[in-house]
This record gives sequence, C-alpha cells and structure tokens, in this order.
Amino acid sequence: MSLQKTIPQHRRLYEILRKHIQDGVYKEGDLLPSENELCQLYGMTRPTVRQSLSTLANDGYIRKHQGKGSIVHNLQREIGILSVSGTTSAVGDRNLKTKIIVKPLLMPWPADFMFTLTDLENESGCIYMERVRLLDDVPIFYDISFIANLNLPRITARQFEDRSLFQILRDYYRVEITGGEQRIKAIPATVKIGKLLQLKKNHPVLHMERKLETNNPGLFLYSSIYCNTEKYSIFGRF
Amino acid sequence: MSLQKTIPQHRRLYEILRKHIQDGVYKEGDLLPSENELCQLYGMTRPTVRQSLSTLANDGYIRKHQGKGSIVHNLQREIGILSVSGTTSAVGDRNLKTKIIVKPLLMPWPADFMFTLTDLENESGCIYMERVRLLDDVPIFYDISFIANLNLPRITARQFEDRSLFQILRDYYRVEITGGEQRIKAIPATVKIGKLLQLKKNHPVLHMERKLETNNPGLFLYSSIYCNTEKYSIFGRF
DNA sequence: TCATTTAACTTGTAATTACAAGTAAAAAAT
DNA sequence: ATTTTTTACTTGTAATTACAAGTTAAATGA
Repeated sequence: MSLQKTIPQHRRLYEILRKHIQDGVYKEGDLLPSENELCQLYGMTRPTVRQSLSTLANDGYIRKHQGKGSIVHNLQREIGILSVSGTTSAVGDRNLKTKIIVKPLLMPWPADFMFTLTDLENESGCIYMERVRLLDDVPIFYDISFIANLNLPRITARQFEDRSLFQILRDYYRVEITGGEQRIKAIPATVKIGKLLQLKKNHPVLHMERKLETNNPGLFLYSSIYCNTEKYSIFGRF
Repeated sequence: MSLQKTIPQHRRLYEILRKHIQDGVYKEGDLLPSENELCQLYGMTRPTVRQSLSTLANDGYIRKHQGKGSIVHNLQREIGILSVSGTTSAVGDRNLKTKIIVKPLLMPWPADFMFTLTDLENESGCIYMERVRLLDDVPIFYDISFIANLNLPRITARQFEDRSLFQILRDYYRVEITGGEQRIKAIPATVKIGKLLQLKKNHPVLHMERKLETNNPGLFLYSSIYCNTEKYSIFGRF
C-alpha cells in the first residue's frame, strides 16, 4: 500500500510555501506573492491558490489582509505548546542540544499508561525513549516518548541526536502531526527529575502529558515532558 | 462606525452550526447534515457551505471524513489552554464559582507590564480586576485581568459574578477571541498566592501569562493566571 | 446463507466567472 | 507643497460546473 498516490495541487503549493518560509526565503513580515501571481507561477487557479494560503494562515505561517496581501508570520512555534521563549533573549536552534537517556527500544506499554490505548496499539507494543534537551548547556526538557509500533520500520535504528523526533517521522515515514491534546501541571521535582534537570528536590517543575494525532489514522505520539521553567517559559500560540 | 455591515453567508452558517453544537442540538459523535442538505436548508451553494464547515473543522468543532460526513467533535475546550480536566471525573460548569477579589476598576497600566503595549493602549489606561475561580469550593484559578479601555462603555459596572469575562465581552460588545499567545511556567507559590489558592508557601503553582487577540483590531485581553494543579490539570487541544 | 458487486450516497479537488471591499500609490486638483 | 481624487492593485465573497475518491448499504450473484 503506497502512502500517497497523487498530491493535490493546493497541498503541493502549501508545502512549497511552508518550506520557503521555514528556510527563510520569505522572512517574517515579508509580503508573499499575490494570489494572482501565485496562480501564474504555479499554474493553478485562484480557488486552488486560496486553499493553500488558507491552510497556511490556519497553521499560523501567514496572516492575510484584505487589500494588502499575505504577510509571513513565522513566529517561534511548533505544535501546540512547545517552543521555548527565553525571557532574556530570543533563542535560536543553534544552542539546542539533545542528550539520549534511554535509546529507542521496543517494549510493552506501561501498565497504567497516562492515556487510554486502542487494542491495536496495545497489541503492537511501543517504542520507548528518554531524552534530555539542553539550551545553552542547561537542561530544559526531560522527555519520555512513547510511539505505537505501527508501520515504522527500523525506527529504533535511527539517529535521534540532532534531528527531532518529529523531523524523523516526517522525513522517513511521512508522518505529520495534525493535532493533539495535553494536560499540564505544576509539580514538585522528584529526585530523579531534579537530577536530570539540575534542580533541587521539590523545586516546581512543569509537567506535560501529551497525545499527538497524526495523518496516519490510529498512530499517535505520546510524551511525558518535564520542564525546567526557571529561566525559560513555555511559549504557545493559538 | 458600525461593527459589522453585512455578515457573509459562510460566517452566518458557521455561527448557526457552532451554536447548535454548543447548545447540544448536535451532540458529540453526531453526523451533521450533508453539504448538499445544508445547501438546500440555508439556500447556499456548496463552496459557501464548505467554507463554513472548513472553519468549523479548523476550530475543532467537527471532523470531516471523506465519503462519510462531518462529525461533531465538541470536546471540552475553550480558547487555547483553559478547560480544566479533573483527573477523577468530568467537570460540569455547575460546580464552578467565581469570587471577585478586586472589582473591575480603571487604572493606568503597570509600569513593567508582562507584554509590550501599543501607544494607543498605554494612553487609554486599563480595566483591572482580580478573581478567584473555585471548583467544588476549592480555589483553582487566581486570575488577574487587564483590558485596554477601548470601546467598552460601562464595562466596570457589569456583573462579573456568574458570567465569564469572555461571555460579557461577546454578548455586550461583540468582541470575539480570535487567537493569542501565552507563556507558561511552574513557580513556587508566594504567600499571597498560597493564601488565595489554599496552598502552602513554595508549593508548585502553574503560572500563565496570556495575551488574547480579538476581532476588534487593537483590542487585546491580558491575564496573569495562577493555577492550583493539585487535583486538576490544565487541559488543551490544538 | 454468504460473499461480491453495484449503486447511491458522502466529501475532495479544481477550473471558471463575477463582483465587492480594502489598500496604497499615482495622478489631479487646490 | 499639500490635499484630494482616482486608479490599480490586493484579498473576500459567491455561484456554477465537473469529476474524483471514499463510504455505506442495497442489490445481485453464487
């Protein structure tokens, strides 16, 4: 079974423009080519172009202004609440490092998992991994991830050091995040969490439990994330 | 200047369906009338109906399935991260009470405000209020709100006890939330916060700083929210 | 009876046309 | 020179048509 037969035109243009925005071809505040120009450039009609732009706007990559145009709005932002916004200065990706605590391994799901699982998920077991992410060599996230072992061949062999989990899923398996839900709490740091995040025991830590939906029906990503919010806040747009 | 001259058809249908979903006319899991049926019912063409449904889907009220239909998906959810999801049982609105700590009053903006303000906002001053919201008589939120004093006549005279701030803005001033941003941290409770949320000093507390955008350009709602996440988590979808 | 095929739905994609409404810069008038 | 008007753009709204693709249940076959 092939993953995608034909890509719709509006999707194709969406991906082109999104990539251009992320790669900096169009920068924050820039005006995108007008709808009619895009029609000519990519040989589509306006409704098709508008569908692409509409999706881009919904995803927060651009803002549309009647009579003016589409303005790039590529704020610091990932899925839901993810990005880290430093209170002192803006943070580029260059200072972000990832340390693997537990390499990806196949195992059964924990007995009392934080989310309810489908039978299919339960049967197939999960890919488990633990990572700590550092910003300027300060540990910010302690990340425990669970993915159902569904249609992800050889994933435990991939290199997770530099690339993000999302990027790997996207590049190798064409898995895209389409939405999700999360629960957030403030909890006192346990000894283990305190050690990993270089905080004292009982220091306030942000705890997120997340379930991410993908374009692959039935495939979800689960993660339990502990955040050191001493210096940085969790930033989110909606 | 009137707030709205003519409402587009797709917007009108969107509002109708959204209201029906929220009022329970269409319940969770229900199948909405098909696009062609909606065309007939409301005298529109399919592109117009599809635009309404597309917006509803983007806002999370429905999910569309090719060949099947649009399924209502009105999960517990407000704007961004707001809803409270009890770990023990689902929480209805009936147990939610609001206690006013500081009644709405007009005052200048704080000197070192958490977000940067426009000149217009700075000149007009802000409407300030403090509230504590209780769930089953347990204080959950300590909410400090700031709104620019722009086109909101007599707002300080309104009753804020039962109704939410959002509801008042919507009903009386036609102000709708269109998006926003927020920063989240885990912090130790101060003495004041501990007192209001019935927690010991230094107990972990969730702190959210939020800026909400509205359909009224230039009008933003700001709030600083402290949450007791002992028994309840903050739940969010995206 | 059971499995397969067909038909009748559903939403998805896409081109075409027309006009409305907002924006900004050029042109004209003062 | 400054203000006003016009013009040429931009996106927004909306109807129309056609076919593709996924879903479901009825009809048909063995």
